[in-house]
Amino acid sequence: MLWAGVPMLDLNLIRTNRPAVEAALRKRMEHVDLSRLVANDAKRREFVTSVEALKARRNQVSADIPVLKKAGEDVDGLLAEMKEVSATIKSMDAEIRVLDDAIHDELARLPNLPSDDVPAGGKEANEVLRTWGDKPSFAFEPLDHVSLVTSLGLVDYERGVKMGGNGFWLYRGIGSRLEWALLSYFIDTHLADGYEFILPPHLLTYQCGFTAGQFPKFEDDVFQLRGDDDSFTHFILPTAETALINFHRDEILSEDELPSKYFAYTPCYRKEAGSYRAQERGMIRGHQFNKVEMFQFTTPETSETALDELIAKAEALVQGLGLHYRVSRLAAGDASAAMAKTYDIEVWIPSMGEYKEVSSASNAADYQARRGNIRFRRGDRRIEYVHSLNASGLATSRILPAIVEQGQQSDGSVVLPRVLADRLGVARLEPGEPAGGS
RNA sequence: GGAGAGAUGGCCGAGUGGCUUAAGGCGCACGCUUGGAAAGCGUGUGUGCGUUGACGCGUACCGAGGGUUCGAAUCCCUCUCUCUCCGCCA
Repeated sequence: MLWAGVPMLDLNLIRTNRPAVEAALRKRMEHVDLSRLVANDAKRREFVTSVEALKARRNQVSADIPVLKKAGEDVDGLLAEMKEVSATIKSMDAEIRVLDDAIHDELARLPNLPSDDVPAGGKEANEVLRTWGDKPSFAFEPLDHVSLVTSLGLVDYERGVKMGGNGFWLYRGIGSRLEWALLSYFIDTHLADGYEFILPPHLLTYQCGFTAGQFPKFEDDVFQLRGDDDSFTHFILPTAETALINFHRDEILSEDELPSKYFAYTPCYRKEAGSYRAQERGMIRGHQFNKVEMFQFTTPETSETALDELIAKAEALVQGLGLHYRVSRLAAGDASAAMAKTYDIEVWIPSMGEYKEVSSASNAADYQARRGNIRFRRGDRRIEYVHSLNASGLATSRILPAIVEQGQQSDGSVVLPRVLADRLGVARLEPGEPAGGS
């Protein structure tokens, strides 16, 4: 549609509070200059006002012409004038179109405004808010998860690489069942909390990536499918969030439908180009991993509470596995560009001596809603953008290493958390077991 | 992959160049009526953009994009999507 601005940040906010917007953006990016955007917007509004006056004139004359003709009056002069007016309208519309595109492109590349309580800066400015549990101490030399899952027959790295190349692994036997048990533990928990279970397409259109805030800036981070003429057809989802945000795209919800809560299970596919594979052995960072993702659409005034709910749910899942972890509030520059605020849950990986992310809970505020045109109607009929939130609940690929590393015993066996032991009917995994698993 | 039929407002559905500021119906909202309800009657009922202190006014939108015209839902071109049937395949 020609005039649909599709603002990513509220253009009106930029117009009226430009210094505040620029200050907020500076928390996550070095160079902020909205002057061209503001100038283009002013020019566009000026053009629109005058071209619409011309259109009003044209409409009026067009209505008059048949009447005048009927009355036998001469309309040749009017016809000539209108021919010129129409030509002017056409060229002005074209100019406005150019301005629209420029405004749209610039707006589409701006990241979200970080919340007030989000610290400025990059990774180094993240704030640890709390830790849960204790680092396990071992009276023996602990093994890393690569050795453990291999000797326990859970994961086969060599054959995974044989099939998918570097960055892939496969689960086998009891390992597959363990992975499945983890996922079903997550799924059952979300069902009990009243979230609707979605199994979305894994191949998504470009628009889906745009709405999520993934495109246009991060097109190269995902696997793309291309047609015979090399044109973009689909991308493979890097997270179910990319699908779920599009569930209500281009819809106007009623206020009593909010909050709407969903979760999905999908594998996630990421290029992870230029990542530090060397320091992250095993399944810490691969091209494919399993994840259950939670998602909410809320009213603006309830999204903060919803974020608290999501992070609490994700923490409860980790606690249910008895794993030591910490929660951080990410600095503006370390969070995804689409997010106003992000909490990370990081689980302790003894062999690395590091905490690694297993869940990221974020409030996008109205950023994704604007990109996807997702709105709701208030009781008084006013229409506003919804807020959207997402949180992993959880990704398994770092949970499994944490389970085996934190639960390992001196004899190389691993004591399973209760929720998994109950599901598998096995309390402890022993090395050297045949990998059949039934 | 082959053939055919479509795309109009929340829904159904008219509409082949100006009397359509999209008929009519359904739904919905409000009002009248009623002891209460139903029926009936009346009024209203989309989204974006621009403008305005506000009421409002203007403008665009009939799948998308372009063209013809003083004027397009309507005529022309291109594309997309949906449905039906056939074939093939999980």
